[in-house]
Amino acid sequence: MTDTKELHKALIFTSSSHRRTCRERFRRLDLTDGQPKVLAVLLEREGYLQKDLAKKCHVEPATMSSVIANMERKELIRRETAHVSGGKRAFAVYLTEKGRKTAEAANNVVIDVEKLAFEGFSSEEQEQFLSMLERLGKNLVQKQN
Amino acid sequence: MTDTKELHKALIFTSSSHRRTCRERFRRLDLTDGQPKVLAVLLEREGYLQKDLAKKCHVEPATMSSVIANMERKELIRRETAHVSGGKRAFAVYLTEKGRKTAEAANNVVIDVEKLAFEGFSSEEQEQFLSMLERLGKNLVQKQN
DNA sequence: GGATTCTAATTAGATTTCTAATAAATTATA
DNA sequence: TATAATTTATTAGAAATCTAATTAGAATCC
Repeated sequence: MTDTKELHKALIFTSSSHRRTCRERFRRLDLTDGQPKVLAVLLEREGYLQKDLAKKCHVEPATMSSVIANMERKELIRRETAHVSGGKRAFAVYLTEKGRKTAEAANNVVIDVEKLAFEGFSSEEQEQFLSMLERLGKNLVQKQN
Repeated sequence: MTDTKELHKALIFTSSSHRRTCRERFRRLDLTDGQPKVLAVLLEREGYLQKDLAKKCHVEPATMSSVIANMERKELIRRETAHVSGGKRAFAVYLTEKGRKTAEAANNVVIDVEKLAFEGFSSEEQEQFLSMLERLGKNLVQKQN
């Protein structure tokens, strides 16, 4: 039987290694920790409200406020007043030209790091791992969707 | 073939879910994010220098300084001047009585969360997953030991 | 129309985290 | 012995993150 507490350790170890490796590379693009996630989400589809961006990025709306403010200052994104039915005082977020270019570069970083991470994994193992990682995540989620 | 970028997403998703679930429970023990790791390491063996604690917890020494300061203020740990051969101005860190009790409670939280996370996994799958998670972590580590 | 309510966003205050620079203490060297 | 070098810890400053409380619009209700 597997030792208990191993998961906790390994998850902290692996996710912190991952974060560190990414941070190093994102830094060359002048991106700090919270920003690449936002760019990636917006590259797939623009115009999200801040609250939905927050959900997509797995952070609180308050956190998103501050990340967004920094990104707006750096002209990676711009905001437009959104008139949502039922919702009020909402902002929709869009990429600037600079933001789009940076997002594409960041995307390449993600691809590179993924290659590095999966070195020595057969594609069967990769699929197995991903499926289990997602199952595990779902087991831990309560309310966010 | 597996979609690229899936790993990045899934790892962020799962590790943030894990962190959130743990945070919620650690909170009842009046522990904030950085503290449980330190308690867990010290429960296994006391007297680590701050720099070694940092390594064990996968954070920078400067980070450990501030976490340790908060924990000392809350009387979870105490520090003693250490005279290391070759090393200088080092502090060894120990649990207080309160710290030990809290560490044991935190340990139980970790065990509970692990059970929750692994729900629906056979013990074979658990082992497979852990082994792959560690391999992946090692692929991403550069210099830390 | 004005008060209430609802939702989105922000602010306040704390902790964790980083990097870079600095301080502190011990050992080595001249 | 005084200076230099080495190692550990801390401070400074920024960003990300949380929770709790507040502000800002928009819609509803009387």
